[in-house]
Amino acid sequence: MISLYDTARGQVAPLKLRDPGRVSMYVCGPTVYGPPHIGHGRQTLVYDILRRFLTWSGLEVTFVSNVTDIDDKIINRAADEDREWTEIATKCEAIWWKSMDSYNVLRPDHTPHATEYVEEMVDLIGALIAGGSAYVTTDGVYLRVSTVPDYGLLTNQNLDDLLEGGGERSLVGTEKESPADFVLWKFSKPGEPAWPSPWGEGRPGWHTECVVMSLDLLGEGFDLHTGGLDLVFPHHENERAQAVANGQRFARHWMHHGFVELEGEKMSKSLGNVKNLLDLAQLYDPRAYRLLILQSHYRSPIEVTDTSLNNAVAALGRLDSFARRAAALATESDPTTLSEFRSVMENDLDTAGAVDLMFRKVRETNSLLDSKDIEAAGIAAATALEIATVLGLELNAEGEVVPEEVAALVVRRTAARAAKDWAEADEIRDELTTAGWTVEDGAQGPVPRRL
RNA sequence: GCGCGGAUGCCCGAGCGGCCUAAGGGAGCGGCCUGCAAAGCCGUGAUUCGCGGGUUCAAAUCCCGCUCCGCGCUCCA
Repeated sequence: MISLYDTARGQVAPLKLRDPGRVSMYVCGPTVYGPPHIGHGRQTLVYDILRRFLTWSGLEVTFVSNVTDIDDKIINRAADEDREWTEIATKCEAIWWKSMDSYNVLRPDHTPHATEYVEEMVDLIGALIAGGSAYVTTDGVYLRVSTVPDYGLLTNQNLDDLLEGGGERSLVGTEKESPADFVLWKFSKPGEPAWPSPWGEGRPGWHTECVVMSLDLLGEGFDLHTGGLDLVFPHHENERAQAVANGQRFARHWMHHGFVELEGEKMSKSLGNVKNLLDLAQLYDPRAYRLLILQSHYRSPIEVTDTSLNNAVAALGRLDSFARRAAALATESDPTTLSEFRSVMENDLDTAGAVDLMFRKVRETNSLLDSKDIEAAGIAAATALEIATVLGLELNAEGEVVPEEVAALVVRRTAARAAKDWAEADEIRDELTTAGWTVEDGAQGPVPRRL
């Protein structure tokens, strides 16, 4: 079984499943008020890789990722642009999924929306009030954090430490009993979206939706709750607080991934301020970002720069040309390497180690091919290909679509070469270069490739 | 202030007590192949892992101190 760093315990621990053979995981999804940024990209890629791996290793995975479609940020943007908040949410969500598709991120099994769960949230809030863990003020309903005995578990701090913090706490909710208490239900101001509740019309606070939805779709004591490091506090802590206050068993295991850094000058200059995933996919092969993420550990910070992306693009070129050579060799994978791959991945999702293994098999294939050991090459190739697939890297074994002019030039060059007219052949190659193409003279004849 | 995590070759980035005279990718250099290239292959590159102590037969890996850096304690993947 895989071991992962558990934020609650502060150490790497085996993932103990509630139901053997089945994994239930919840990934905090996007608030749909703008285009997805590269941080969202890392998030979805990391958990996509985990999910693919778990599935490959024989587990039945239920993957839930929510969409926060009602939130202050959505309301604010709608107001700024004089549009309907629902329009913002709907459009941004469509863009989100489109972007996910371009990065080859598998769709979740369930994508609950906050607006679909308002009634259930109201029920939970009611129960919390009844149990003495929540109270009503003039602007909303708050959770009384002091009723949660181990509040601060995920940050490894107690309530007093948290209260002494240097952060600026929001002034909203000055009627709160304690600065640490957080809002479960916000009463709406005129013109704002509103749902009915026993305490007054309003909308749910952000931390409530994930508790209700995860518990509803995955049940109490589900296996894995994930998200970015920035969600540890307050979001995840507050989700947990509600479940605990309500006497419910929450996630058994907490997994958080590190940040993407792009503050460096490198980024802003050479990437032209690329911050969102849409732009990144325009400028680079989207697989490059996946490879980049794969090559570092999910908990380490990664700096996304023009250089690192270009490195990945070059590595991808190597993988694609491998895939082309390997296309005709399909055989069976080598079980030894595969089990090595498995144990590497089970070690706190060591994707870098997995990529390592994959590249070694790539080199092995090429090497065996050079020495004409086709059978062994086939096994090595199949192994590398299988690893790539599990990691969600789709290699391109197809040749490119060659425009007629380019094809014609290649034909002319082949003729010149046959006549040993090297000057002519090289001149044609220069013409190809100008047209953005190159030609590789392989054993099976010339292969045109885009530069 | 409290808490969490970093510092590894030209760049990115693994490793977490002996298999490390430190993976893998990118870039460079030398060679093979090629008419010349490209692709591919082979070789080459840190005697050293932020600094200073310590533990150990053995440390990049553990402990103590220090210096820088990132992050959280407020909305955020």
